[in-house]
Amino acid sequence: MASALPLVPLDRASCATPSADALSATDAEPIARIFKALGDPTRVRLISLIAASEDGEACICDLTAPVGLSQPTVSHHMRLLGEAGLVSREQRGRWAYYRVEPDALIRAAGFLRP
Amino acid sequence: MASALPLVPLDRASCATPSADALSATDAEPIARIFKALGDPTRVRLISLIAASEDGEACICDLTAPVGLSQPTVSHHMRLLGEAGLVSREQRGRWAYYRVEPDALIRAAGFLRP
DNA sequence: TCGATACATCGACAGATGTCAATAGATATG
DNA sequence: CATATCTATTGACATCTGTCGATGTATCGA
Repeated sequence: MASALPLVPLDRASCATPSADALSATDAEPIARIFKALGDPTRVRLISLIAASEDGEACICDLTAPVGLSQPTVSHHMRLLGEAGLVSREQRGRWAYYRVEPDALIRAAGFLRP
Repeated sequence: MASALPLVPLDRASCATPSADALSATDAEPIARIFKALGDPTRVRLISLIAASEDGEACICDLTAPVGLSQPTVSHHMRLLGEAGLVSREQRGRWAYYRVEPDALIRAAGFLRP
């Protein structure tokens, strides 16, 4: 299938070519992109902050102080998270509200166990 | 607890300080380090190749051809995966056999759902 | 012992990444 | 309209990262 990291080798009878069930370069790239977005401490904290916030959403101005970084930097990180599909963005008035996309996290977790 | 990305806000009665359950910078770093190791297509493929191999282990020479990279580069990636705790290394004769550490992957998945 | 094999390390290099200050765009408020 | 506020974009910079060739180290076989 090669849709997930095959933690447990799939049951195959007398496979000729080894690594037949391993991920192709094409399949590995979107998976790596998601983990790459999660591969920065600041972004991990941002996701955590949003998920732990009162209504499950947060605007940039709520996030800058907790992570101790400039507003452009936080905005930059949120864009990366958005491009990875890990958060969604909704503009309401002057504020941009970000929410965690639970499905994306669950999907990412699915790559780690068969 | 702040031991996982709090996908679902923890049940807390009238929390004064917002983001009390969010991850601290110290807690976020080791988590990000694991995802960072998974954030490269080549490393995703290497893990996949090892897990899909016959005996659940592979040496460097088994991996260079499938990923199409030089031996030093593959060795470099394997070191990063090892430092992240995602694979283990065992020297047997001239060969270095790498195995996926399932617990590490499961633990990583645990960070993604509460 | 000598050569071959498997792997790691080193040095180098282009490109990506995280960060900020400055600026621009959009929206609410007076 | 004018001003303040919130966010995104731009440009710049130091650092990190992925990659390779060359070299070093250890082990096996003849």
